[in-house]
Amino acid sequence: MSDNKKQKRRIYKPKSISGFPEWLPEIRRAEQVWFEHIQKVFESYGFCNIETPSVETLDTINAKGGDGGADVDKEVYILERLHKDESDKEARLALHFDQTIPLARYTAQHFNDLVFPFKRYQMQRVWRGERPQAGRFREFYQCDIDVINVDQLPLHFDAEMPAIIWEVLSSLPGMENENIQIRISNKAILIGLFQHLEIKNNISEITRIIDKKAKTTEEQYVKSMLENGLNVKQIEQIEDVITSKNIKDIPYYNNDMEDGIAELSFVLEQLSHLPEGAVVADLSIVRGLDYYTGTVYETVFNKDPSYGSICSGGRYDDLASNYINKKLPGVGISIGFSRLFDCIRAKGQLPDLGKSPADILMILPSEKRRKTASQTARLLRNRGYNVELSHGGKIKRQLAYAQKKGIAYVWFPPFEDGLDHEVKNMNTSEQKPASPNEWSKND
RNA sequence: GCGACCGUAGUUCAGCUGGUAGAACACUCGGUUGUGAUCCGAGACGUCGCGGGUUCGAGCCCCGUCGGUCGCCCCA
Repeated sequence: MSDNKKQKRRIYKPKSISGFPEWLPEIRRAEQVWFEHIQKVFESYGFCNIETPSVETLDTINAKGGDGGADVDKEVYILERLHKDESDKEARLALHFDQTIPLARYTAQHFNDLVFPFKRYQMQRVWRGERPQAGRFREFYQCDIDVINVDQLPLHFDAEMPAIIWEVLSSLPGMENENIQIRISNKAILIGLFQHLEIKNNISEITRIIDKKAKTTEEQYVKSMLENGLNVKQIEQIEDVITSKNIKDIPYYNNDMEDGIAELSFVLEQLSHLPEGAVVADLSIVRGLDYYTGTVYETVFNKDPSYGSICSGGRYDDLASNYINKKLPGVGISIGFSRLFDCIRAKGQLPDLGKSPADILMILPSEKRRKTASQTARLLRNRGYNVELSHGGKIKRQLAYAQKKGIAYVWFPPFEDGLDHEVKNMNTSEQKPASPNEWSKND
């Protein structure tokens, strides 16, 4: 190629798109291991998998409406054709920003064909148009489990969710030294309290302040509460409730509160087999999407709660009332997979799985030996090993290739008929004769 | 949506008070004949994010713009 021609070629320098993470093969391998692990635990509890399209119609997304709707709207990404002209009337499509709305729509749509209680898990990407920052993405994975039933859903499911989550999170490779905590509350308690205190205005603002209490000073907290129309006595009564160390000590003033406390203590009791501190009541958890009505969950790194929740969820009385004329209560929880994964990745705690899934690199000594090499590779694959047939070239390059890719064993087929196969362990540098029919990693 | 900081080879960065670019790592090849990580040698790779301005002259100064990082908001 001439220099002229070379200069004319315009290079569009690739740049990462903020908030849309992508990984090198070695990281992606760990990510896949995580997915497999989560899937395995979910399925061990009998949850089945579904996958829904990346998009929902805008109508479906908007049907949720309510007070949460407006805020959520701003975060929704729209998918449309580049050359769409004004007259096109096709339905506008929205990339889903969670997996709960798709689940609601799915359940309503396939109501006749589903078996209830419907227990499903879903591990897909979701999209949110926010400013990315540490632990916060615009495209990320969530791993959701939900149980949905018709008319009534037994309360024990509220306890099953955190039990499953604890099992998943505490055993993910790389999480060994992490101290996580699932915090549980019940929205009925605060709702009942607000009713009792006759708080009717600025409820969402007040709950937000309560939620952020841990991050602010006492002075600021009281000041913002006063600014939102509360009086000192109300603030004190709220304080009594949300700081109760023991559920039995929570004062209650009406049925809502009593029910909420009863539910919360039932759920906690069901979880008493978990290690101390794994699951705790925390009445200051009031955030989360507005459709939660009872139990709510939030999960944090105990040492760094400010990283944000890595797993949240709760109970909703009526998941799909906007899509079907049935009462479908449910309870679910969602692992913020990408947030969690990225945190463990950044700390360098992911297991080192190498850049390749291959167990063995089959050396190609020369073109003449290709047949032997590929036959041996096939044989070993049939025995369950992952075997990459080398691209050939100098032996030293082939070995260097295996080393760079982190392939643990290099297999030398006989260089001439009548000679032995040999296997080299790249970690110990040990090399010895081997039989393709009998060799194992422990040899 | 608001605020702070940043933008030079594939990557991490250096570049003196403005005089037209360097290092390390990574990459390719070589150090003969069947064996990696080290070592040695050679090579390739940048219109210094983009656009304008000031200047005899700008990677360095000014303005704009786009992108990135981190806070806030909100959330997984």
